[in-house]
This record gives sequence, C-alpha cells and structure tokens, in this order.
Amino acid sequence: MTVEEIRGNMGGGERGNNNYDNFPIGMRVLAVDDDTICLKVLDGLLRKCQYQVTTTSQARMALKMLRENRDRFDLVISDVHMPDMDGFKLLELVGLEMDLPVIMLSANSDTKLVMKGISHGACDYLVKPVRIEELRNIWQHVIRKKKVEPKSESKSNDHDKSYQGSGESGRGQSTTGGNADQNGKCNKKRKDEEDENDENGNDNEDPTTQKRARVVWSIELHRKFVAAVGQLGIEKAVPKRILDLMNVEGLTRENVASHLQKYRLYLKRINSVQTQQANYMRMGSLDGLGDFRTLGGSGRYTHAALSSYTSGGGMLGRLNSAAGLSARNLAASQLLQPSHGQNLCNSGNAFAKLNPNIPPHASLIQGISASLELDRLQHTKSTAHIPLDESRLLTSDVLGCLNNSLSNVPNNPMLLQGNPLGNQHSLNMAPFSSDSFNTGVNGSSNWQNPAQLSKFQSSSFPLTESFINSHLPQNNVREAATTHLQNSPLDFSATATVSPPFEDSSRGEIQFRESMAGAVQSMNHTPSQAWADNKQRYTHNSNNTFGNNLISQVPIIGTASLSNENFGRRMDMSLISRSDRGSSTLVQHTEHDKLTPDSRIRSNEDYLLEPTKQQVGFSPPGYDSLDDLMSAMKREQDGGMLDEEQYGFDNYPFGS
DNA sequence: TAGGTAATAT
DNA sequence: CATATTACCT
Repeated sequence: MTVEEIRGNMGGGERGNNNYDNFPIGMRVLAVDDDTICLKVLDGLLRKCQYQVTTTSQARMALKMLRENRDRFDLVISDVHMPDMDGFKLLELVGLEMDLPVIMLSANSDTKLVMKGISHGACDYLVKPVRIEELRNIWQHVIRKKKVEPKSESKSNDHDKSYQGSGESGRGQSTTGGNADQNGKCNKKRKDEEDENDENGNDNEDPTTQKRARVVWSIELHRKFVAAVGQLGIEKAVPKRILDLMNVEGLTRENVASHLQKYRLYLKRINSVQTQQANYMRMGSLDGLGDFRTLGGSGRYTHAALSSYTSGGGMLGRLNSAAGLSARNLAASQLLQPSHGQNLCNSGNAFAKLNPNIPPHASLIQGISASLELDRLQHTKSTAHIPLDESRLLTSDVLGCLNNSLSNVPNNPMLLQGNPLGNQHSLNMAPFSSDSFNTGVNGSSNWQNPAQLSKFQSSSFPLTESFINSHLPQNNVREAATTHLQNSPLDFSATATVSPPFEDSSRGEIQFRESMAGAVQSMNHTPSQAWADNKQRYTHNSNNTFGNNLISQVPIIGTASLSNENFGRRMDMSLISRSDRGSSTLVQHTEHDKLTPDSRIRSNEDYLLEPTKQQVGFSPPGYDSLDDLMSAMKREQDGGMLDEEQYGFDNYPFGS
C-alpha cells in the first residue's frame, strides 16, 4: 500500500498535522492502561517508535476520546485488566464502533486471555513487559486494516441475508452472524490477499481488474457456504441456490459448484468412515485384512492400506510397529500387547455398536478427529520426520477401527461445519473448526496468514503453537485422536453441548474453542506413550487450559462424570509428564513419559468398561440439526453398508 | 441453462 | 500435493 493510499484510506478525517509521508512515524496511537507506571513506560516506548501517542489511564476515557473523533487515532493499544472497563469490552466497542485496530496488552499471557483477545478482534496481543521491538511493528496492523476495509462486504451478508429459505424450516444457522464484525476485523477475507509490511507501495488493488482471482475459500466464505447448504438442506443445495444464499459478490456459480463438489466428496468420505466403522464392527476381524478393502476411503488409500498390510504383516504387527515409536520408551509396552490393541479397537466397535443409531455423534467425533487430521496434514507438509507409509499404516490399521480414511480428507474443517447443522451445534463447532482451519492453513504454503496470526504464533501461544509448529509425528496425533475418541467420545459431545449457556456467543465460542483446542492438545498428550518424537513446546500451559476448561464444562452430563475423571486423570498425567519438558529434544524426555503408561491404560480400561454409560450420556437431545446430513448418510449406509465398495457412491443421496 | 464429474492448472 | 478452475457431458 502506498503512502497515498494510506492517506486516502485513513478515514478521511482531518489528520491534524500528521505527516504520513513517512508513515509509521507519527502514527497516532492511543494507549490505555490503568497502571500509570505501565502507561508511562508504554508511552515512552511508543514515542521511541516515533508514534504520536496519546495516553489515558481510563478505558472509559479512551472510549470517549475515540468516540468524539474516531479519526483521531490510527491504533489503540489497551491493557486488558482495567478497573473501569474491561479491556475486552473496550476492544469490542472499539471494534464495533470505529473499527480501529486494537492491540491488547496484558501481563497475563494466559492462553484463555490471549484467545479471548484475539477472538474478540484484537489485532495483536502483547504480553508485558512489552519490548520496543514489538511496538515497532504494530503499525502494520493499521495498514492491514485499512487495506481490508475497502473490500469489506459486511453489511449485505451477515444477518439479514439468511432466511429467504423457502418452505424449508430455516434452521438457526446464524453461524457467522454477529461474530463477523469482530472476527472479520482481523481476518482477511477472500481474494484481496495482502502482503505483510511492504512500504514499497506497489499495489494492484484495482477492483475493476478483470482477472478473476482464484477464489480462496476462506473460513468465512466456507462458513457461508455451509450455512447456505444447511439452509437449503443438503439435497437441495445446488450451486445456484447456494450462491444466492451466500450472497457474496464476485463469487460465481462455478466457484460454488466446485466447492460443492469438494464438499460432497468430503461428506462422502465422512460417510465412508462411518460405514467402515459399521463394517469393521460386523466383521470383527482383528487382522484387519477383510476390512481393508472395505475401509479404503478411496482407491489409492485402499492400496496404501493393503500394501501396508503386507509389509506390516497383520494388524497386530502393525499395531506394534506403528506404536513402536512410543513403545521404545515404554518399559513394558503393555499398551501394545495384543489384548490392548484389541481393546482399543473393540472400544471403537463397541462404540459403534452401541450407537448405531446415533450417527450425529459419530460425525461429531469424526469431525474432531478429522480436524486433527488436518493438523496432521499440515505437519506432513512442514515436517518430514515420519515416513508417510508409517503414518498411513497407522491410520488404516491401528486406527482403522475408526477413521482410516481420514487421511484422505481433503479439507477437514468441512467436517464440523459440513454437517448442515445450522443451529447451536454449528455455532459451537464452527469456531473450533474454523480455528483449526486457520491453523492448518496458516502453515500451508499458499495461505497468506494474517499478521495477527503469525504474531499469534510467535507470541508463544501454547495451543496454536503446538498446533502449528509442533513436530508431532503424525501418527501420534492420529493415534491420540482416535484413541481418545474411542475412549471418551462423551467428552466432546458433552463439551459441545455445554457451550451454549455461555453469556454471549462469542464467549461461548471462545471457551469452546479453547476447550476443544485443549482437548485436541490433550489428545496429543494423552496416550502419553512417550511420544518420544514429540517436540512440542509450550505444552504445560495448554494442559492447564485444557484441564480447567474442559473439565469444568463437561460435567453437566451426569453419566459423563466417570469419563471426566478419567479425562482429568489423564490430563494430570499429562501435566506431570510434561512439566519438565521444555523445547529441547525428545529423547531426553522420554524418561518422564514412562510415568504414564500404567495409568493411561487403566484409563482406557475405564473407558472401555463404561460403554453404556457413555452411550447414555451420549445421546443428548437436539440433534435435529444433523438430521439432514445424517439421514442422508444413513440412507446411504443402509443401502450399501455390506457392499462396501466405498467407491460406489453413485447412489449417494447427494447425487443429482 | 444448470448440475455433476473428470481433467487440468496452479 | 491439494485444491481451485476449466472442460465436458447429461
């Protein structure tokens, strides 16, 4: 963005005597902190950066100043804890009313707070004491915002657009709705991709440009898409109608069609997973061979599975080999004993068996694991520690009982959002999935991630950090996911169910998100089995987060208590085993992990012993939302369950 | 013309 | 290599 553009975009108000020819210099910053010392320091630092600083120790005053003349400042940097007004409140109001970039400041680097800040629309979250280096770059938030602004398609879509749904009982589907304001603030949208800090001033933001930039299906966009599909009902969701419903300028029917194609593919895959479960259950074969043909979500994966079978030599063997990574570190690798392996799978089977009629849950769970998978996929990209074969191997074998085809899922976040939920569930799930989407995509090569996100990462944000940067072997992630899912699906459903009660949606979302993220992370840890190669960092924090959050949320379902206890126990163990673990390398830490196996197994057993309870707690009311998808799936499943051929989706209900 | 699917491009 | 785009067929 050029200086001129900045000028032009800078709200048009009188700039006073500001000179933007050397932009960052003179940027008008409003610093808010009730602690006058901090404020002073901050002021000093900001001035060192040659910003034009205004300070106030009262949030209300800050708000007043901002309201009086919203063009008076370019950026707000505010403490989180303030007596007269919560920093988040200020953040929210500012975001709502003047849409200035806001940077949160706090001595507390607690994950929750960071999450809350970012989720509420903060462009950045700085931890005190703030270093000047951090402040030197905050101007980029101003640029970023200004650049996103012009394109904002806000008004047309958000609330109003919905409900033109025909006879269809328009389900809730406020998926995006109000949050768009907050989130959108710092989220970049679709095609106006933007570069980080470049003062070069070479820009091309010419809206009239003919070249139809390839549509990037941002989370927002995808949400809309999903919302539209949900509204129409999966069966009636055809490109054109979706397009109408989405009401996104510049989007073509073709774009939607393409996305829909992918989406359907994705749905199928999910469905196939489900089928697999069923099949697996019926066949009950331990060697897994019989199922593999069935299990393959797609041709190539079937092959992969088969080949891995031959090389691995039977499921158990593979179980061992797959888990062998961790087995190294387990003195007595009990958890790799056949019996346990069997148990693991049986638990999955049991689960499936116990809940054959409650697909929604399955989907829920699969969704979660799929999200994990996305994470894994990313790791695959960025790290090449583990031979792909092995990870596959593990997928189809050890975890074959549940989610073998997940590795095939092209776009996992679809899963969670994918279900035409539209109601509270989607509300709850979406944030998580979008997060994982974000997270996942951030690391991918072709995604320009917003600065606040990268900042996010770099500021040691535990969850994100581990999500993005951990060099977790994919196997572990997956195994963890699956193991956990098999063992305590309840935790998730419970969590999801509990979320709504939170005061406001965004908060609920945040918490949910946290807990989910925590859960996910915990899954990484839970199986404990040393995960020797786990180079994760910042784990301690996240564990705390998880422990506090999830556990506090889950108990609503009475029957869940047992699981929760186990969960908690596992978390604790996780904490223990990790407490000493820094960012240094794995090998040395493996000793710690030896602590866990026993208890872990017991935990598993506990889970296994409680299938019925799980089931009970597992069928909360209000799953109507999932009906569309699920009924569709079910139909398909009923029709061709025993005929495996995952390829035979021609009769898939989504078809024309 | 629209939708679905497969091929191709990025 | 995954995913978006384009082409082609119904």
